[in-house]
Amino acid sequence: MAEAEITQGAIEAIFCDRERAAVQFPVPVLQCLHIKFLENKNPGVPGPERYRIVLSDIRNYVQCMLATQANRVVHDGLLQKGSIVRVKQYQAQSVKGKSILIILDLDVMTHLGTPDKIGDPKLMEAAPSEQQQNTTIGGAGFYGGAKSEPAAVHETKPQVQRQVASRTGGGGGSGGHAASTIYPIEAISPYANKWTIKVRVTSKSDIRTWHKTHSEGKLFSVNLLDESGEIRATAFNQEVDQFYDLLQEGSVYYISTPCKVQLAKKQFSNLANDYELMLESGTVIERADDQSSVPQVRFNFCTIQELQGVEKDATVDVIGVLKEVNELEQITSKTTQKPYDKRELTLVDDTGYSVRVTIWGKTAREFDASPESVIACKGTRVSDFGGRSLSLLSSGTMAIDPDIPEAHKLKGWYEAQGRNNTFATHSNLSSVGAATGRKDDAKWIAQIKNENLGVDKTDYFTVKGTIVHMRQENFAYPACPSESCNKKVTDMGDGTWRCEKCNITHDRPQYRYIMSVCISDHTGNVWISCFDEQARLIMGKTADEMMELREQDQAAFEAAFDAANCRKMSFRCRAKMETFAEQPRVRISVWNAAPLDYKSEAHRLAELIKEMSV
DNA sequence: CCCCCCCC
Repeated sequence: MAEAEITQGAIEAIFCDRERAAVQFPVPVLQCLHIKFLENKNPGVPGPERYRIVLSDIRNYVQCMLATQANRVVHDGLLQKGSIVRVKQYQAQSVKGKSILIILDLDVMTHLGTPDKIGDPKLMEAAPSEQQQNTTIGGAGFYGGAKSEPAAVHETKPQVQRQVASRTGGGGGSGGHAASTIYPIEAISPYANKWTIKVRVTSKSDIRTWHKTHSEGKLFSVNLLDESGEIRATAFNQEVDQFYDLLQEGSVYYISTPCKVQLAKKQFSNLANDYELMLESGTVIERADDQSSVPQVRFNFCTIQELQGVEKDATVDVIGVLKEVNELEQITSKTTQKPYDKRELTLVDDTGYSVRVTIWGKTAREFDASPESVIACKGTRVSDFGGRSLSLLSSGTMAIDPDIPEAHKLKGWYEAQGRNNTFATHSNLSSVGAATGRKDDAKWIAQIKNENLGVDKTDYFTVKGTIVHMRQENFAYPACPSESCNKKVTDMGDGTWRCEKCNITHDRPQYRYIMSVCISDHTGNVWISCFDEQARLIMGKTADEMMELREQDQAAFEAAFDAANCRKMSFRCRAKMETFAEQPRVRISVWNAAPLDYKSEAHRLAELIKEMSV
């Protein structure tokens, strides 16, 4: 009989007296009254699958979130409305006057069936102290109040006492964090003010420095994983010195407050967590003796076909069979001039689609998986190049033939039929774009403004237009002639030009273009900025030559501008928010410019027509 | 307090 199994009163105890709850109800048995799948709040950005459930102990019911690792009870069809469950691990939270239980582990007592709602349970109100806090005006009392801290995770599994080396005493010791106080990453929020997590460092960045007008410093960040979720942690300046060597990629640590928890900025976050950690000098980090109990990696795959609906610049995990491996190549970054090693992979999956994945640096150099291996990539950035393509971020990871169900399934599919399939690419679809909402990045000029390119993030696009005007004032600046310096030099007034960066004076500068060009198409006009390489291509002369003309032959100087005017070209552009005179505005820089190739343009149009008429 | 993740 189900009713007899249910631990009546457990819910109130969990929220009002957790010590009593632990003793009296070590494993609460509750009835599931409701299961709701939560829609992804960010369409186009894959997030973890989420379920909200309502659990009752006959006297009370409470809203619960299923931690993602507990989703299996839904997937397996075990958890249904009416089911009786044993809650093996949970986290009680009281947030904004509401009681919420995060369910980290549960069993469905299937032998008890799915009876109708038992009794007439009442909503579990927030604990009295919570209600009181929430009547205070403003957030300070809420954030600062010790009572608003959620109860520690309740683990019903037997725990082995762990040996902890004392960081200060240097010797060994026992104790430290009782295992029962370990929080799941998923329960961390600004509302929790005292916690310890047990996490694996799944990736660690290099130390980076920044120099801006108002600040400079250094930082590094790590991605942390436990069975409940992931979170990024960043250390700045002195905390870099304190923690960089201690935190090793792949190792497991206890990390304890004090530690700042703040909202992760969505546009930069590549992990499925609303929050991120900022390590403080007081943050306690200890390597765990037990390195094996925390998972190694956590994937949230989307299929290759689904990439079509994923927005550009989202971060996703993919898994596929390795169809092609290219040779190692080198490229030079256009922004930093730094060289990068890269390698292109082509992955296919059982949706019938293929996608190109670029891997970088060491991962690219040391890549030696054989074709037809299964490759799982965690943390790839979605680009719209070629319809859809992927680039493995430096914070991402790659696993070859991982021992996970998705990999075995793909292997089986590939052996049975996939090997002989042909695969669709996203570029086939996207080129039809003009009529159907194009996915490629060719834009009319009006679209640049209408689509707010560059406003929220940096956008790249190609625009074809006719040059209608070139600004003659300040078309060039005197640059340092040193190899790849290009910084503006100062006229010292004695015939020499000084470069502050190189700390050298030169006899003459090398002029470089920074030319504003107005281009036009049938939808409008826009000003774009051309730098030296592109402007040289447009003008057919170097900036030095133009400076000389200006000095010696004003008519010839103007004629050179006239000659370049009215050319029709294709411009590869970057639109980015920049600040001029404290006014933010979108600046469009030309990355590449090329005269229109009428033959290939005509060919492209013919292909488009052909695809539309299929 | 960063927020770059590169190239076609």
